Amino acid sequence: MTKQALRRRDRVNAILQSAIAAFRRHGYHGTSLEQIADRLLMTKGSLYYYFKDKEEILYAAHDRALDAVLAELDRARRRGDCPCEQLEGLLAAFIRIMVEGFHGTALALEFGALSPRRLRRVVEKRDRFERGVRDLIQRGAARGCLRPVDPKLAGMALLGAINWIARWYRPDGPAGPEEVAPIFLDLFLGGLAPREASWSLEASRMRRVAAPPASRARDARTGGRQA
Amino acid sequence: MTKQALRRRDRVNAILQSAIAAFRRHGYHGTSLEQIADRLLMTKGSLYYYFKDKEEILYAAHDRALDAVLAELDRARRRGDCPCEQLEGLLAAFIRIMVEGFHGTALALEFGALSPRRLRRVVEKRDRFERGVRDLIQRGAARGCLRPVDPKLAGMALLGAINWIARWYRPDGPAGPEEVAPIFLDLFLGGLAPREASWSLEASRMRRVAAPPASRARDARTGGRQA
DNA sequence: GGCGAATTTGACTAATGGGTTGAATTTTAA
DNA sequence: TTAAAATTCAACCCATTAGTCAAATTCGCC
Repeated sequence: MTKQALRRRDRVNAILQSAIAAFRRHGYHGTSLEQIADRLLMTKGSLYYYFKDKEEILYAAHDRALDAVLAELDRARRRGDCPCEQLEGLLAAFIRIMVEGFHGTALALEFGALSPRRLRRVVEKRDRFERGVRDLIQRGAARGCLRPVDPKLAGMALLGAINWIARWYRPDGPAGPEEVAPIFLDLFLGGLAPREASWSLEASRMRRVAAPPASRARDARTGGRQA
Repeated sequence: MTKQALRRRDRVNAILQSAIAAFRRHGYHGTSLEQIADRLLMTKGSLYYYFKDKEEILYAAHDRALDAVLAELDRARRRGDCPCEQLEGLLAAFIRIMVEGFHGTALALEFGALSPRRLRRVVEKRDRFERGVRDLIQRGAARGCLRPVDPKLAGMALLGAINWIARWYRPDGPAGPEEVAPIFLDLFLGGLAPREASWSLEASRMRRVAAPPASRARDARTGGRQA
């Protein structure tokens, strides 16, 4: 890769990073190109050397983020043959992407401002990912390593919980990626009800018998909070 | 209540409903006051008879939605003395609010555009609600009717899954409020792992033994999808 | 019907911000 | 060293939109 191409790639990355941060805070329409440029010590005009227009920045952000999670979907599928493990790995990677880099945060961005053509492409990729998650849930249920739950609603619940991370996670908070992922997975897989209680959907209306007093509740160390 | 006050209340409600719908689709800054007014066969100027400025509309939307869920928090607390039941009731009500009315959808709205004074009040109410949820989780764990999980992260996961509903739920979809709430609660409480599998956080890295083939996976009927 | 208050209007403004352009500056390669 | 290519910049245009206000209209009530 030539020196110029390298520089260009870094420049594009920096612009996207700045734009995503601003979009998340002020929304797409609430962010001016000057704001994006200022943070990079550039001027608005320079942005147009790298992107055709503002909308293309939003599209690029979405597209990259979706590529990242779709790559994780592929990788998860190639791993161990147990669907529940594949799902676990995928969700862990998804959480990591969401927490670590700026890539994931774009997934929680609004995309109503995209042109119909670009919107179609974004939605198509997003749907591919969601279908992949649902597929793993379904295959896990068929194999017996996961409970038989509604795949669509369960998938939306999982993705919602993860996508929402972008709204509250702060890098300077006490919880890093290594903490969030296992705790979330523990919750997703184990649920809130204790294993001792014979809990089931059918019995959910019945009063559950309290299990023996739990071991000391582990102390909560969690992330910062959005202002 | 006088006839005029009644009319005024209805008018304010209609404006909020229109505004929330528009904000959700185009974002706060992407929504013009004319758009809000047009849908009500009004003109922009009329809106200023009911609201001081655009930001006050956003604030009112948030404030009402928060009052609605805080009322449910109070109600849940007054109910049965088992924290897990209180939590279950609260989450069910929260889901219902989110799915049914336009109120809940305001909870998923951006609030970065609020003035510091109003932002403070919104955040204060939101935090009160989140603390309430965490408190129930913690008390449930102490009592043994819930697993001992990280209260903060578990709370954020639950609220994230529910808040995200505003992004995908469509009233004209096949799933109504009566379906979403029990399925979500089933997932929250029971988790994905089958009861037979001896699953735990510590063992989560171990390969889980597949349980006997599950009963036929129930068919999925779920809501529509955002464009 | 008609009076006064409540409500709506639409034209106006001031400011913002997306997008354009061509010249200036820097970098690259020969 | 130099010319071409790559990159940045500042000034400009123009459409959009939040907010204002005095006039017009409707409404509740006698």
